[in-house]
Amino acid sequence: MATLQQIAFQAGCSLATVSRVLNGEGPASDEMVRRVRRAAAELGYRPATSTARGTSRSSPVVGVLVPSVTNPVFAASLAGIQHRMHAAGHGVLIAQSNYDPSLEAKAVSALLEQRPTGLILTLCNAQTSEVLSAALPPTVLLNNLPVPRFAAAVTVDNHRAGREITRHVLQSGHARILYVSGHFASSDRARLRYEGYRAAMKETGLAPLESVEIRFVDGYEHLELTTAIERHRPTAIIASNDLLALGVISALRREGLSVPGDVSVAGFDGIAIGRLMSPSLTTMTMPDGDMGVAAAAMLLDIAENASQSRHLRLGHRLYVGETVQQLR
Amino acid sequence: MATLQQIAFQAGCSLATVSRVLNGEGPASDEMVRRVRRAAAELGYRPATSTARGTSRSSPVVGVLVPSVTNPVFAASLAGIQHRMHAAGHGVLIAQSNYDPSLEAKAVSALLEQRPTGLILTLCNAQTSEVLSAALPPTVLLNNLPVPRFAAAVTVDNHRAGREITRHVLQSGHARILYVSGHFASSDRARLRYEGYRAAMKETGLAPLESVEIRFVDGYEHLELTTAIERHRPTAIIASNDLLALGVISALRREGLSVPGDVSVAGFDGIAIGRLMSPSLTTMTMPDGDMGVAAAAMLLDIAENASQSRHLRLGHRLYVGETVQQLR
DNA sequence: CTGAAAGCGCTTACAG
DNA sequence: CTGAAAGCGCTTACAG
Repeated sequence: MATLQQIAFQAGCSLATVSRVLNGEGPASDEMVRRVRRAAAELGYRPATSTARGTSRSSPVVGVLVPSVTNPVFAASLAGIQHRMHAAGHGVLIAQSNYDPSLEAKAVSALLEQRPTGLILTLCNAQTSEVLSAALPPTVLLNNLPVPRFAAAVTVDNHRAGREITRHVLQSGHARILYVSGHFASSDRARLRYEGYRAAMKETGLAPLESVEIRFVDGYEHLELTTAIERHRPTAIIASNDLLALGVISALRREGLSVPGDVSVAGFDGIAIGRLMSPSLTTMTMPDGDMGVAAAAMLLDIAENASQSRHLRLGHRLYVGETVQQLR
Repeated sequence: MATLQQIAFQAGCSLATVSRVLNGEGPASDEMVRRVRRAAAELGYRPATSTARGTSRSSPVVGVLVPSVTNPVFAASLAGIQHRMHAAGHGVLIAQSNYDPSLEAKAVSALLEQRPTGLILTLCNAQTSEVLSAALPPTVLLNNLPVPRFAAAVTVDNHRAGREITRHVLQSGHARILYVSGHFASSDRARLRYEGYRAAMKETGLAPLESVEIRFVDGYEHLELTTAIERHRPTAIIASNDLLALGVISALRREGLSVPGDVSVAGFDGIAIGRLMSPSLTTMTMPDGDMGVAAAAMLLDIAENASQSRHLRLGHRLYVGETVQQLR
């Protein structure tokens, strides 16, 4: 890596002059400017961050870990974080875990190398996360329940959301309700929603079915439901998120089943496309963008004002679309 | 901001000891470790990046600007960039322009404050972009055609894609084809695709219609098409992207029109949901993820090997779905 | 307009 | 185990 000293040598001047030219400060002859710029370019100079007098340290960044930016849910949160952090003059650094706990730990290490002011993390599983316990900067969990190591969190009540949407489906007259889910190991949200489903089934005196876990492979395009459908003959399916619900609907159609004529489908998240499509998707809408904003605000508050860590829970809301049919 | 010196004072030891404790290097008594950690926590210490001996400078980052992370197209590119850059040991810093040229300039400035090794930019308009011309690090345009200031670019041939999908719709027997678009000012992709539409119409001896520009306001959920439909009575609509196409389909249904029974619809991008929905969306599929990977690889090549800037054009592909009806 | 030099916050041999 | 001191790459008064 080239240093100011080397450029100075190449340009035949002093280190101080190089510094001034490159920062566009202080006076410099046109001739000098040309020679210095040229030498810097030739040597491929990239400045190292200086700690010298007066220099305000390079502006602060926060690190954000999400499972996948291509999931609209996390994209929406990310947009919220971005928005709030920019307003506060912070940059936003992102990393993805791809729903893989070991990638997750690596991604956080990479984030840490940038010495962020703080972190906002959506972990596969906050309890068991391998994210190294060494000195972490202030951290807020997003979408994970708080744990002793990470006491600050912004969440929704996924258990209750699961209970409520199951109740909605039950009240529409369904009884054979199947829960189709992403892998629990990589999403405690999916697991909590499933627990909510179980609770609602039990309180109605019905035996909850085992969940069908679907591996996320680059999307849910070729989801296979034949076995599960033949075995359980569900009249309704609750998917652990909207993207998966779309995959389920598509798979049902490939089986020759209509939605909601033959099978009803409901999801979670409230992605925009669910409302645009026809029939529109019944879902539990989550305030993804607001959660991002809230997590960012909380992180700033903790980092700048040394506030206490706390757990903020935002509200969800049922969106009644057209994919759940009223039976009887 | 607390310094090592201040912590040393508070902990009653030397600066050297504090450094060793905080970095977990060298020996230190348990007692010392406790006192130093405590002092560091109390003062809210955050390390400044050091340039001292041996210390490798904090690992490199690149800056990425996209119009919006919530658009699946850019999310896919971003995932590709992320993937490639992580493999190269680079962090990825993101910013959004929200399709606003003046926000764009600010977002790039913010990115620059982090002293990135390079930039990958998707600009509203590369020709007129207000991104300050001051010393930029190596830069690759993504989705914008190269211009003198930015000679490196990864694109698809949007003009040709526009021509080809229009030809496809024409060959299905349509003649009154309307082009519905996002704002041209914020997307030269939309404009180029429209030019392609015009070319295809003209080569068939038809008069192209004026495009209907739709403002992007937090999604395309309440898109208004009544006037345009009454005026032009199109049998087919080409939307400048898939997200917009979904909005168009939804708007047509609100008008009581069926797709593709009454009006055919086609889009651009090939988002996953287009293939999941029913009827599935006819579209020009763009290699968004690959474009991100390619842009990242090109940037690394330019930054590390001082390679020449160049223009890489990846291929698109027609996806024949069910939203374009064969007439006659 | 230019350079010698002090100083920034940090790390790390080298003594003790 | 701990500290005094040299040095990292950089910036910026201060002289000339």
